[in-house]
Amino acid sequence: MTRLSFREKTHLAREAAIVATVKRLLAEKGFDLMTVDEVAADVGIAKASLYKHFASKEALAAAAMEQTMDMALELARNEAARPGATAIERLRTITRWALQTQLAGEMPTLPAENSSLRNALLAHRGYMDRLMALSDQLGEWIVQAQADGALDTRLPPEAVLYTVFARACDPVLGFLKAGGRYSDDEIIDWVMSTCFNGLASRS
Amino acid sequence: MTRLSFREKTHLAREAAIVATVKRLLAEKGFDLMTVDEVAADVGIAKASLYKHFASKEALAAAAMEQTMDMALELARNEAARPGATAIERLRTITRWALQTQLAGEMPTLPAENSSLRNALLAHRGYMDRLMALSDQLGEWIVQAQADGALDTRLPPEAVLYTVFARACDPVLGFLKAGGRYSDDEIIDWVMSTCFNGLASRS
DNA sequence: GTCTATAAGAGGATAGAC
DNA sequence: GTCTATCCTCTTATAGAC
Repeated sequence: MTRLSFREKTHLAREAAIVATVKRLLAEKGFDLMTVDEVAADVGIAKASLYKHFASKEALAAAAMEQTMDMALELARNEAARPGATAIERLRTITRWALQTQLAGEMPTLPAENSSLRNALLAHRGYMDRLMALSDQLGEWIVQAQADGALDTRLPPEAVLYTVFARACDPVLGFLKAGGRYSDDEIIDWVMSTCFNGLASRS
Repeated sequence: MTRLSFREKTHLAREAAIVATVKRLLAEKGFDLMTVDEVAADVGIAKASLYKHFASKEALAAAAMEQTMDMALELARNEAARPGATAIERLRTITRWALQTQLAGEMPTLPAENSSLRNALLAHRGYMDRLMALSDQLGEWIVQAQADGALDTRLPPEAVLYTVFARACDPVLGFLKAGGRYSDDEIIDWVMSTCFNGLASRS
């Protein structure tokens, strides 16, 4: 552990504050509707100062996405090390975490195809590397869960992987929360159920 | 049927061409990334002329969404009139149509919470009325399908409704299509399966 | 109703002093 | 590294001639 000077510590603290704000704003309004002015105002610094830390709006978003990926990767490593858990249980744990994070307003954004952020992120090595690493880990569990007979073997692993990723930005959570009649736990249980068990009854 | 003058017919034809372009562009890039210049250029008229037909970019998008809603409503009416079909079969038919439409690049847009289009549409009576009508019809089928024991009765009908709507803008379709290894029919079958049967195997 | 030209404003990014 | 002030581009929308 390198010792940091006071200057370095405040620098890192400021960057952490910026990233935290960006994550929240991305979750709230998405990349296109989030403005750099807004980020600067929220953090409480001038816009020009913001640009000393991050080269562009895209870099700002990429930092937020990288941090979220790091959280997912850490959770995945913990799951992988947890003894006695089955592959589908590990998949369910990660999925539930993603739903909780989104419902808490801390899941940066939608990886939708037509998102301008998506194109920006494709150029960011740090984000892409993390995405690949997470995909590899989830892919392993998916194949294992299919071998265990726990996941539908007629689905290509790719389809399962994309479905899990897509649930992290599923608008259903927001719709149900907007109604205001249900608790977060209920909402998450229902979406987990539709994801893994489907809408149709299991008789 | 009122007879239309030549002038009126060309007027309507032009508006139809505009709406068709808007639907395609909304599907391609979303509301924020679609520009009015682009729409005008694609239709082949000047932007000022476009504004003689539609008062704003929001009105443009609303017209596209209304037309899509009309298509869904017509399909729903046909389904309701189809004898011998069960409620869950009707739900599956509508869902499959939505997936096909999205995969064909003709599903205007994402009703995501943080979409700026969403806020714009809330003010458009024509769109909201159609949305309500469609929701009512689907809601009836959902309640019936639960009574039939075909849909999971532990899910509130609302959750099922939102899930069906959300599938119409599910990024999974685009992800799988981008891979290029699967046919549209395969992709739709898999997403239909994950939607109604879930990821877990049914033993 | 169609066009050209332009207003009006938002928002990303930077210059230059401190 | 932080600030104020400004630049510049893109985009929505409109003015005004025909």
